Amino acid sequence: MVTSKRGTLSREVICQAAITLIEAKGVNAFSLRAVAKSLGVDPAAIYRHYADVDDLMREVSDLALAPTVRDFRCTDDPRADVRLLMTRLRDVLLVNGVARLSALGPTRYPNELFITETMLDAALRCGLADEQAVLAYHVLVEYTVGSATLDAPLSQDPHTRARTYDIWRGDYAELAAADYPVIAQLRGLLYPGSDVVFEAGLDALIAQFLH
Amino acid sequence: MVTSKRGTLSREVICQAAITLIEAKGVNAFSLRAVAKSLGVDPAAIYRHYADVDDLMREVSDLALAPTVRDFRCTDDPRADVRLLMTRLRDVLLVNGVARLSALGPTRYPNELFITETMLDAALRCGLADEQAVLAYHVLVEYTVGSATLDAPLSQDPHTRARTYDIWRGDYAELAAADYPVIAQLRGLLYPGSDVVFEAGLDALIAQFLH
DNA sequence: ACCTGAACACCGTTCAAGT
DNA sequence: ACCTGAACACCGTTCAAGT
Repeated sequence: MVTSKRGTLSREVICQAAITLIEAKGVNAFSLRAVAKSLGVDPAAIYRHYADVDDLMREVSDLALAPTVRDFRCTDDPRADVRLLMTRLRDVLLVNGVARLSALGPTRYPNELFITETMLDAALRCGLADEQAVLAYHVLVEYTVGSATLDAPLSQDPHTRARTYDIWRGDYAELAAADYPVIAQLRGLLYPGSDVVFEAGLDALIAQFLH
Repeated sequence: MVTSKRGTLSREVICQAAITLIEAKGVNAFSLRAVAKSLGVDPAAIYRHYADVDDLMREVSDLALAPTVRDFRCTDDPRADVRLLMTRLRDVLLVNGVARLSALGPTRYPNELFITETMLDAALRCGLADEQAVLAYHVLVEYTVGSATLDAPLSQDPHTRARTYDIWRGDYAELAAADYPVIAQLRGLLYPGSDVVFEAGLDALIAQFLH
């Protein structure tokens, strides 16, 4: 006989099940029904704790940022702090494709708030005026999250990823050089790798915004 | 009696129906079944012309770029060319939220190829070496498309959009200033508007990469 | 060759019913 | 108060059947 399941559910239990599911099967395995199933619970039960699936996703996406935030300590070099924090943020968004969940706007949960506070503080420590600090913060986060969102669908496995770039580079070989002369000239150099591209842009933005 | 529908379908007809659907009801109304329905055709019929829904989306997303490409002419100022092209690309991705379709990797359709060719050419005209031209191209496109992807879910209506920022700014008012002192200090300045943020980052990247 | 129709395995969400 | 079960309106995709 099955005992009652009243009280077995909570936001914390649901979120943890979602994180476990994503870590095991990737972000595409995430759905409200899949989370309920992994808990052995009816899908409708989730609605006692979250308004809808977006509401759940927002909290899960913040929890997924924990590895970025845990153990992060500022140094006396604010530019290095920004660089490390944005690099780590990108990394964690790429793991299991979590970036897909972060396209819902700000969550206002603790890990996001820590990043915001740290970024704004670092910008001020660089000597920026308030308006400039805010602008630098927005641009850097937009660049980092946006870049991760585009890269997340790619395989995390380095070998598979390199093959993807090979294929994309190869696509250009089929074009008529007369139609696209510059692509034809440069196609061997395209897709140097998304890490290289991301860091080039990040360093450029830091150089430009943080003096 | 219904006449046979053999031959009524083609990639062009299907894509045009998809574009019309998206322009009428927004990108969230797009689905393979919705496109089929708007054509008065069985969903399975689409599979004679496209491998799957992603295959269809890739071609639709390139067609949606047409307004950016049509009538675009390079000038003798390559930096201005890059700035205008990226600004227009962002605009067209934000219209009807088309950016959501562009997160599937490169399409290799004509409008995308035009943008790639134009960007690489402009980078070379700035006097960049081949490797640097490729890097500048990747960073600028990643920033522009990434930024649009994050902004696309926001309402296009300026008033609704401003209200959204008001709400997001207001969220910070509920935080304890002791926990987040810098946010508390700067919260009135946050969310200056995504156009302002985007252009600040774009100009920074142009300044840094295109000398 | 091209389209239809039915079927399958999924979604998010609502609402009346149980305990 | 909390969870279940059934239902609704969607998805993408496959496959046998019609013409």
